[in-house]
Amino acid sequence: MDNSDPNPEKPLDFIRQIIAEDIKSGKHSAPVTRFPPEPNGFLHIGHAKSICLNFGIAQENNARCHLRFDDTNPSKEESVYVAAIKKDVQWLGYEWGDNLFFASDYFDRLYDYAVELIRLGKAYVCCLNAEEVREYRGTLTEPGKESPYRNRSVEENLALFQAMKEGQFEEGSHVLRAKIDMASPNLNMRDPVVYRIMKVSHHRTGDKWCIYPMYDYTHCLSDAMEEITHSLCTLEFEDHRPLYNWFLETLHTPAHPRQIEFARLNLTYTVMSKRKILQLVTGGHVADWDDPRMLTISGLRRRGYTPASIRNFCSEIGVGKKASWIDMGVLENSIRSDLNETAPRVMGVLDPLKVVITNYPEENEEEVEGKNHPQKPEMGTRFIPFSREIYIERSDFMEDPPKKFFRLGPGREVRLRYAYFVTCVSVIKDETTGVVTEIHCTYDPATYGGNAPDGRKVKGTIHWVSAAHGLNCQVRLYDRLFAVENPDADKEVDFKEHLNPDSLTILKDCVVEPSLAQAAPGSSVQFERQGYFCVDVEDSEPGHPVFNRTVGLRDSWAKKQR
RNA sequence: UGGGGGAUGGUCUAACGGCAAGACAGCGGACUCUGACUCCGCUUAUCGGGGUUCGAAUCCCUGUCCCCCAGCCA
Repeated sequence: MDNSDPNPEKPLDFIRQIIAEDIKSGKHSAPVTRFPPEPNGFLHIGHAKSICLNFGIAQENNARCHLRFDDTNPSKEESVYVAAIKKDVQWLGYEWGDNLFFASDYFDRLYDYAVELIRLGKAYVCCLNAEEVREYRGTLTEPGKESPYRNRSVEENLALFQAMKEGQFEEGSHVLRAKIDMASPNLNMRDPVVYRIMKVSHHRTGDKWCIYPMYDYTHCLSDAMEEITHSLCTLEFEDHRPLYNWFLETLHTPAHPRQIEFARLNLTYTVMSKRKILQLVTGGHVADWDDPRMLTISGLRRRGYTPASIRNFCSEIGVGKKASWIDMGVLENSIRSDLNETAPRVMGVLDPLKVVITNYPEENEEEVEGKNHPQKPEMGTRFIPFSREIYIERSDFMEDPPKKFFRLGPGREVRLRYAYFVTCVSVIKDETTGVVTEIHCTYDPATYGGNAPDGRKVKGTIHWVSAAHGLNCQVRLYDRLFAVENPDADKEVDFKEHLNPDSLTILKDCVVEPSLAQAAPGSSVQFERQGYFCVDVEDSEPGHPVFNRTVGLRDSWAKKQR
């Protein structure tokens, strides 16, 4: 991929400033970052922000960024997620090279460090159960109480910890805790749990272990072992930083990475927590993790978003410390501007209305030449079949149009894009329902190609597809998954209550230019005057593409109508 | 109510003691064989109160509001 900063003029965010200072001062010769997902679900747009930050910093500095799976809780983690996450990071355009790690790779060393902690008198095996631990922890305003097991001897702790490891105890009966300060105003420092017993198979270590280290303990040590310089995480870990530092200082690790926190991404009209996304999948509210309505990386990919558009979006929104809400429109804008540059233009009719050109010879057919991109002649042209019967968009005809309607209506003349001027001469309706079923037009043969030799102008140009040559296909229109800006806002109402019932519209009778029969799965086109669509990778068959609408074109006419 | 953070137009980000800037959205216009794109113009902001200073979004004091934390999740 293109390694250059997409926005060289953009001022440095506060994290990049810190890194630049650390390089300038000689503290580090180069930054080393890491992206540390837990393999318990698919990556989403919020992760993309972190990926672009961590891998972006590495790229800009010709340095490395590690991909590290934070797999310390086997009850939630699966290999299938590891594979999906790797695919998504790569698809976004980033490479970790040799720097692929798993926290589970460190289980032995982590165990040794825990033994060290015990020897230092800084950790103890606690026999309080989970509920008791909670009670002893105190509250936000009251200090906690020390565990009765807090002052066991080093020898006893060593023996007990080994017995934990050997599986001699039941889940929940014992934990290893750091001995810090039960009166600390920071709850994370009130003797946090370091190891817990879990008799669960791990997706990589199998049944080797029945005790697993906690995040706070694992993360800082993993960072240190990998010699990460800047450990970037989201704001909710600010309170954990003292603990992060405590472990590193207490254990005298060879490196002491600096944790820096930034604001996580919030987007309107969606939910961002993995827990909730999982509910949408398991509850059948969406087809799967890669449902095009989902803001997972895989969903965005299937929807037709490009890696560049996501990277640009992440660059656009910046990195700061204030909890912010980005409007969904910003994301949509980023894919529109990318596809505007690259997507070939074609004509496709989503809601067909038949037009018979009565003065066009029945046996005739011909081809007209269309540009694949109006501003990029290098993208070439194509020939589009034209004949006596065509389809136009139903919304491009009105029997009784308002003043500013530039499209087809009785007696009105419009241009069929790249073809001819046509004038509506009559309207055929279903006698019982009154619905327009067909319209009859005449064409002006002199306007072949779309220009009138007499210089007369038409206000409207509409798209069309020859009825005899068009390719029938399915098109799926996607709208926002939620009907409200913040589905999480109301604590009393489940977020799923706010699902948008019209988030998916399947159109089965669409007809598109025959050239699209060969469109490659995953490729994007612009249906002129409609929007950007991609060929679905799952449901398309050779010769029978299925299109997903990535995003509509801006539509100032529709806006005016409201 | 303890601790940790944060407050700049509708939204996001910049300005690091010296003309409050950019993007998105919105509004108006130009152009147009896409009511697209592009271009031009416009509206809208430093949380409040004090202080330091020739000069404050920036430094100090004070108040207010918002977010996070009481998993053997990450």
